[in-house]
Amino acid sequence: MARPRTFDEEQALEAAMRTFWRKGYEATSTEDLCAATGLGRSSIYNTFKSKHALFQRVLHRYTTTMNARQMAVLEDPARSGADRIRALFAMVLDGDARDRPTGRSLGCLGVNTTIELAGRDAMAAGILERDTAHRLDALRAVVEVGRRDGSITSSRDAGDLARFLNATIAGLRVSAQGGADRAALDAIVAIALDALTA
Amino acid sequence: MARPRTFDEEQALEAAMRTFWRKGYEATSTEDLCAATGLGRSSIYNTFKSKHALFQRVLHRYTTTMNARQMAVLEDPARSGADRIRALFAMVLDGDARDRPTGRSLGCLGVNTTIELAGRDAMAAGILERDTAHRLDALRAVVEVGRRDGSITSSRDAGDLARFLNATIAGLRVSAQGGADRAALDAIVAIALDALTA
DNA sequence: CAAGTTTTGAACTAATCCATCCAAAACGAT
DNA sequence: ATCGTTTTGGATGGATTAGTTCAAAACTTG
Repeated sequence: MARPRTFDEEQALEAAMRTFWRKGYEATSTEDLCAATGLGRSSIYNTFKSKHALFQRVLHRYTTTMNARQMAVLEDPARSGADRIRALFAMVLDGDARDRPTGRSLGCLGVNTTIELAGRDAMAAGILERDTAHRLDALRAVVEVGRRDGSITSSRDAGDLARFLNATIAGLRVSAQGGADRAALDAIVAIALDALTA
Repeated sequence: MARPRTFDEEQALEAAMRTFWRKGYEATSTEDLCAATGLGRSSIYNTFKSKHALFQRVLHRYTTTMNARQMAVLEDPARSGADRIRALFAMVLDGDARDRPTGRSLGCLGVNTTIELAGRDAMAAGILERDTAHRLDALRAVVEVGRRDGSITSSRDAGDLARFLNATIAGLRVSAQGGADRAALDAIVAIALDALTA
């Protein structure tokens, strides 16, 4: 019927994501995207329509895959509520992507985009808002699980505890990007967990 | 001897800061800076040398003034250790600058720059690293004060508690920028404080 | 193998980027 | 008032930006 693509769309998205993740939206040029994906300009624009639309695909892909991985941990029936949260933090710290040359953490594309773009880009704000709402729901559910199984004894409102945990994750990501080492991040997690049993 | 300036340098820095704060470094054009300061290109380049050098001045100014305000609270001898930390959080939430049209929080220029620029700009990374080290020192000292006066009972390492508090501030800022309202932020603070007495 | 459709790469646009240049204006000092 | 210096605004420069165009290449289908 017609000439087929010589590249894998998912693979291109993955490469584009790494670039946006490392440099941010504004600082990533279409030239950078060509170099990272190995594609020509025409292929990119033919497939993804625009830099902005490509970023939308990337951000949506990032939030859905990240959220899916986190849900798997948060809904693990074999663990207590507090243990699931511990496992979530471990996943955040273990999965912390780092820049090859500098060794500096890339943080989280969601947090990065919240900071750089969400304030003036409705598309980004919308995707991130839904992502946050989704995670807050799951965290609140896990807090209630932990309350029932006795692993969480704080009398604070479950929704508020969920917001606290979400903020802690963001704080960890910023700290990592600011140069904190693993031991420091582990200590932060341990203290945050104290609040669940206070 | 020569023609004097018709503008106030500090006032120009203030206007430039607001612009960088709202739009970020990359998305702020020299045109934006002219409009915000009311200066012509020549005046800006004559005074500040380059966009990058101007941003350096802005970031340094921001960190030193913010840090000074925070130190005043953290070293207030009239309050207990825990109360000083409460006051610091209150200052962070009260001082939360918001964008006029959208009402969305501008977050913290320090956090924003950590995310957007520090990974690939040594100047920004250096300023922020010193700023963080300074704040961590002050927070650790306050934790030790609180431990002595009995307002902080956690047995965790004081340096680790300082890192936790610093991460919590970052988490608050990201949450604010993500759209959390004041009540949600207050709840996060209350729970974080629980960890100090756990 | 030929027709038909899509992909692809390179050249190209128009706008915007940061920065510089220059001449005129504006002041202080003598 | 005039000289010397600095500021100032506008014009300009070269690089880079996101995005388009177009013809040739490549592949499937009949």
